Amino acid sequence: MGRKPCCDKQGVKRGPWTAEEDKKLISFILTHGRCCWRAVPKLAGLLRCGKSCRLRWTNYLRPDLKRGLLTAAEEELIIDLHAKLGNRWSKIAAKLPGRTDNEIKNHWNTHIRKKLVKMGIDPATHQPLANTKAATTGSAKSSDTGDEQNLKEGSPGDMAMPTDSSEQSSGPDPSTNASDQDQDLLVNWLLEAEEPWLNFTSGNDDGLSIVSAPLPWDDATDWLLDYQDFGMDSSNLINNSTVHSSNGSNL
DNA sequence: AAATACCACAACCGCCAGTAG
DNA sequence: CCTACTGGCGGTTGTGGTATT
Repeated sequence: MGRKPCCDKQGVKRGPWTAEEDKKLISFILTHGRCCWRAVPKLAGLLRCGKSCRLRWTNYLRPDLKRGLLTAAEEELIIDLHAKLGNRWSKIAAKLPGRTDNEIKNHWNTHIRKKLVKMGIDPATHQPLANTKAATTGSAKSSDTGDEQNLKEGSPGDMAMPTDSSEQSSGPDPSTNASDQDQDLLVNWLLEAEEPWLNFTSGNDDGLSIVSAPLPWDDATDWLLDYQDFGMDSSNLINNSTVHSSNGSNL
């Protein structure tokens, strides 16, 4: 028994979102909150399927999103988390407030993976490439299973990041700030915490620092500007989105 | 200046898990 | 208990922008 498609493709617009569509979606969600996504397009007057609306909101329009490049500290954390969690991008994203799984996934595929390969590290197993080659000739090629193994057998903090790499020029080496052990404790804590609301102080290259943030998108003032461009009251936006984000489990 | 190659990221697709009826 | 439905996740693709030749 086949499942119904999430939306019939007839009369449903696809492709890049226009500012007008964004405006409609934002204003609808800020007014009504997130209800069932299937109903959103109809109620908001959009010719999109609910799934598309949800994706657009989650990955791009959410007011608590941080925009811009990932900091070196965030990148480092992603690598550590990936070593433990594998391709569970949503879990990783949950530890990086203001970042989406899609964003992290893209960044991993376009930047970090290449970087690791360049450094001689297998991005799938986080082991030196020479070792992985030998291992993969024998068996498992699945990165997921490999990561599962890592998870269970606990090869944590085994991210042998070469310290002499010139790649580090793009950012600070966090290991200069915290020992591997500290790093590991941090990751363990992050893995346990549900919503740590980390705030990676951008521009501070001393590594990651954790401060409580009254508003998760404190630094992302571009967002407010964007909303203002839509002719929306930013204070209203903050109030609404605060309410909604505290409602939603992982909005 | 034009053509081509490469890169980054937004968006889509298909599958899965949870759950209401 | 079974079925259908929804939301969410991860993989993949398409497209616009930038760099290189």
